[in-house]
Amino acid sequence: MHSSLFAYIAQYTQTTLTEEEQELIQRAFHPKKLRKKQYLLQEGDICRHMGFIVRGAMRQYSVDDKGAEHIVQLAIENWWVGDRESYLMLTPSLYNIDAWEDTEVLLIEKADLLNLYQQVPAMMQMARQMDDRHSMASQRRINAAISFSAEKRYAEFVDCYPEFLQRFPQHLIASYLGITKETLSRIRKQQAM
Amino acid sequence: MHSSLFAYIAQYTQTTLTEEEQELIQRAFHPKKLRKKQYLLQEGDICRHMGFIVRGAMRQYSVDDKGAEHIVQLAIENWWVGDRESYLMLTPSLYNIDAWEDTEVLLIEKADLLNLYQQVPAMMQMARQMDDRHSMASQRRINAAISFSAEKRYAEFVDCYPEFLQRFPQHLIASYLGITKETLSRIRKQQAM
DNA sequence: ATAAACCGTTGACAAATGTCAACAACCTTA
DNA sequence: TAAGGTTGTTGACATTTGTCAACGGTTTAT
Repeated sequence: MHSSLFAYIAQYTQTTLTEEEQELIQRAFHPKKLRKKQYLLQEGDICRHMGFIVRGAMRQYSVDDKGAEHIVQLAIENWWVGDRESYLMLTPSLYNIDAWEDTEVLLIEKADLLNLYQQVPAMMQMARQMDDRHSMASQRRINAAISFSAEKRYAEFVDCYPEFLQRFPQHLIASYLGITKETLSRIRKQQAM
Repeated sequence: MHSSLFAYIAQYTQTTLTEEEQELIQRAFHPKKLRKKQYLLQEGDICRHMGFIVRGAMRQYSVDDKGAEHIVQLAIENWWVGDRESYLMLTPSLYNIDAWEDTEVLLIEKADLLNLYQQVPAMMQMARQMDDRHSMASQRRINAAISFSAEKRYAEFVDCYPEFLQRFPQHLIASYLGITKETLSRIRKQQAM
């Protein structure tokens, strides 16, 4: 079950892991199976693990005063999930994370991850690159949010995450883009014509 | 001129820098004075430095097809500026960065920064914490963009960055929030009544 | 097998926000 | 000092987007 994680690390560090390193990693991560709709994190909880998705699909979202959900992140195989702010500051999370499909994740606790960084240099490299990619993606999303029309935001989304179109229904994608499902439906209709 | 940077590093690492470390840092950073409106980075350039603001105020923004500017980041003393994506990937930047007031920055090149990380452990710690803070702030801004009304986004901004209200005019703050200056003016009017 | 939930679409309408033009007050700067 | 830019405000109007209700087609659960 850990092999996709090993492949992921190798891909981002251009190195191969030794047997021993693989052992250490396997001991640090705990596999967990989630049924569709099962929570990994609920608003108010402290996020004590980061999760690597081996199989399945998940979403991270906030819920507003009116009970409406707003998708902060969508994630499938080879994506990481978790609320960084809660994880780093040990504060109650503002978000929910749950499984959109039946999902297998590898969970790691903060202390174990910090240990791994010391024991497996490739792990540290990988984390660094993950952070870089995350910060670049965040910057682009912020720029899109303040300067693109809904139509352009959707076009960019289709371009960047074509797999997501197959895995998540339109109303989740609409929410991710900050618009309603009706508006997305109309944008798609216009573009088809 | 570097003393505010030393203080900044000390604050984030809870350590004091040795004389030798201060020397190394001083050699790695290059002070630069910018006049109001002077560019530090222009769209299409590759961002080869990160900058630490010692005195002054700057902004980072994109320009859309119609020539309108959209503020991606505002920054004052003790803030870092630079386009991470261009800096990390060596790709042409999508953004402009310029001085809003006469400004003094300390610039550091990528290679020098990587060296410093090796030579001054506190520097690495600081960078790590900077990245963490950046990623938490980005997450919050994304969540605000997709789930808050303009009014609530402004309220949050006032709460988080009260100094910015004194340093930047309303039309820049409006742009940062993803709305027009007219809309912000009306929001403020309503709140005052 | 049946009921219930989910998904996407559409129409009518409401609300939020943008656009454009004008204005006054204030700075800059030549 | 005069001219020109900047800043913030307001009004009238246009556009975008949201809200609500309804519908048919699917999938899911019992």
